[in-house]
Amino acid sequence: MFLARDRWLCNLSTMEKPLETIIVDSILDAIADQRLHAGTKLGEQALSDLFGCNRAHVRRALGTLTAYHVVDHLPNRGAYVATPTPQDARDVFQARRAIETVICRNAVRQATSEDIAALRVHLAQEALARGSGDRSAAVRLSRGFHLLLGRIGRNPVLLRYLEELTMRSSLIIGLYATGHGTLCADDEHTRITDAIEARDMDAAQDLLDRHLRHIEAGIRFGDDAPVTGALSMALRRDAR
Amino acid sequence: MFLARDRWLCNLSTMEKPLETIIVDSILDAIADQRLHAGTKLGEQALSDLFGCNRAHVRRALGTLTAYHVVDHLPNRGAYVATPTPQDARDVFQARRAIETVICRNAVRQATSEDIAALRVHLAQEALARGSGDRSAAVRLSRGFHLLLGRIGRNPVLLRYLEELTMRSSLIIGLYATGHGTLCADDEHTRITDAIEARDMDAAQDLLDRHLRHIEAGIRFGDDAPVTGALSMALRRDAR
DNA sequence: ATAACACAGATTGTTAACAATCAGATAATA
DNA sequence: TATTATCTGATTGTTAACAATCTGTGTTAT
Repeated sequence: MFLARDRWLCNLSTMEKPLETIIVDSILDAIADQRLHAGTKLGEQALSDLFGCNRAHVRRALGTLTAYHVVDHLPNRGAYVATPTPQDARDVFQARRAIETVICRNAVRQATSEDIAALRVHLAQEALARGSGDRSAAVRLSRGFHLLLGRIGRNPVLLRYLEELTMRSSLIIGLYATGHGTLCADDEHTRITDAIEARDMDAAQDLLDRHLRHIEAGIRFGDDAPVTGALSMALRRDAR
Repeated sequence: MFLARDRWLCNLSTMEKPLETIIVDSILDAIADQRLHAGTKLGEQALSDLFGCNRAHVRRALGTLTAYHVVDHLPNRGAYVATPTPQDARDVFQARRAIETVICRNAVRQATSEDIAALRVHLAQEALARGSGDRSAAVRLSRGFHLLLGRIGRNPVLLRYLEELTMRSSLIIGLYATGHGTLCADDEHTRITDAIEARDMDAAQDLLDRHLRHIEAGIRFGDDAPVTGALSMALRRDAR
């Protein structure tokens, strides 16, 4: 029993992640960095070879990614990076507003000085990335800000939903972003942080709500037709 | 291609559910009906025998239930019906308020007359169950009301979260409910329906928020210590 | 020439056997 | 008697082989 505990601690110290987690996180990161774009096939054999592991592990990883609605699983035809429709995008952003406003209020209530400091550090990183014009880093760090806020809110249930929603948002932004409008969010993050530090709950909530609406407005979906998804599917095929 | 489409429609008509879904729904129903109580072990072999299927299917079903946070999966030790802590309960109900208030506003905006009629039918069923004193039916129908509202809201993202949260709520109520306070919610459902029919968005949202707070208040968690979980675990062992 | 058909390669889904791990019982020792 | 060590049965985790399905290509008939 003590032996088992020692081994567990040892595992923690050496950071031996379960294999499935590594696969999931790798794919998630690739999607967030927009190196994996919507519609690309995620073959089981290809992934097994890539990660040097059994196909069963890949299969489970794809299962959890499907549960996250980040990949679509077509029976007997394989797993593909999901291509959210404009309606999906609207639903996701409405859910984000519902969840993140509450997270924000929690954050105002519970943020410690260390939390504020962490936010400031993150803001500095964001400014750096924006200065160097690294788009994928900017997207990833932007997501990171919201996740950091979620952790400060200290509601694991809401945090888990936020993780999923921000992931899907990265996909959506990669599909539909107009180019500007998603990168100029830096000072909004700063103002939200200021409001949290000032313990102004209503201001923080309002700023976050506007921030999310702003991101959503920077996305071009005029109608409900998921033409883009079908097109990207076709392109993927033609490009072989 | 047309052949495949025909077969797909055929599958829809004959309602051939995938095996995994059957297992998941069965366990979920059993938990909602409180026939499976928190802490009971869900052995793979036992479930395979019960459903007359392969262990791999059971394994996947348990995987999705774990993703729902309805069962806890201990590596090399099996799957158990989750025992939510009081803090879990608070987090779940805060998430419900965040999500269901938005769902409610959507429902007020988009409810058709058929939707209202469906709500009325459901209310009648609830009244019937309350009259006959069938507790498990009451809990299930209460959940059904909220899910119906979620469907009327027409945001699949929020609906999916609601499904998970109401499921966890059933578990929580089964663990911590005081006996009364959870069953007297019938007229609150009626008043919410009235507000929706009257297209009074603010009133509906307010009534739903109070309703959820009322349910939460009917739960006895004084402190953060998850004694109940540990105790039920011990009881499970002693009872063999 | 076009459309339906059939075949081949590849990919996914399923199954059962094997390996590793854990809980409980028994025995040994202080 | 209480504690520790070991052993056994049972349960979970992993792997590879087998079966079913799909996509793309080539053929044939109209």
